[in-house]
Amino acid sequence: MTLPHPNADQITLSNVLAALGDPTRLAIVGYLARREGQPTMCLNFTNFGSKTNISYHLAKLREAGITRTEVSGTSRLITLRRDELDSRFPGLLDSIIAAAADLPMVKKIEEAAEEALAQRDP
Amino acid sequence: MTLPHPNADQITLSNVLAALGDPTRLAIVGYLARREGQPTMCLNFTNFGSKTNISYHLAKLREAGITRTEVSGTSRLITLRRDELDSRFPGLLDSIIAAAADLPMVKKIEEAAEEALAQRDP
DNA sequence: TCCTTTGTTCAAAACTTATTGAACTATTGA
DNA sequence: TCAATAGTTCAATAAGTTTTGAACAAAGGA
Repeated sequence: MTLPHPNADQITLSNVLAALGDPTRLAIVGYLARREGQPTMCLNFTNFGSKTNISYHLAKLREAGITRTEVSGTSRLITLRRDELDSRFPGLLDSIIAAAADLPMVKKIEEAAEEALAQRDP
Repeated sequence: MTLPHPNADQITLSNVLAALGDPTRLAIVGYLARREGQPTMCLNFTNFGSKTNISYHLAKLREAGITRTEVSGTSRLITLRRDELDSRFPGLLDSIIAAAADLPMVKKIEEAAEEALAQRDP
């Protein structure tokens, strides 16, 4: 089972910007960037928002071509499509990530993620 | 009479991206960028969309801090706030403009603008 | 096998954005 | 002063987005 992703040439600037125009998704991308490409589970976000809503936003990011979601057992592993985005729109993601890095919401996700991961194995 | 603009430190990444996430506004910015900082009137856009709608989109760009609108007689002169945006979000606008430069909608605006300006003085 | 974990899908509600036309304002030029 | 020009504001509508809970699915472990 594999989820649908646009390929690099199907990614449009408009879709990317619209996806990142939402504060929640921008913070998710900021959080993913801080994790330096380590695959991240949806679980990391569950103390941050409702399961359904996180699923919705992650789907938007995937459909815009910003993230890649791989199925791994019952989990999904999410990574930023940095290289692909960088060759399609040079400099764009770098500048966004640099500016998004210290958004308060990113900090919130980090804290929520620690909590969620701690809760899992008590 | 002068219109309200956010000052540089009030401009947020989220607002900028949300404003540029709309294809019409992205094309307007692409068009403004091609004009290399020459002030541009709303009139340039009138054959492209309805007056009301253009006014709406230009207000969104102004409120997001992307453009500056100066009143000059009965006209408004619109310019990109390139320097300010560049110091606030280094590299962001450059990468967006580079990618937006050859959007089909930018061409449409250019054609519509030529028409509109020709119609004005027959 | 059955239960738990990890997420998705669906339908509904709440909210926001985009688009339109009619009425308006302010400035300029005759 | 009067009319024309350039654009805004308002109210209404159409269209799209976000959020929620309930029900579902698929994999893994006891």
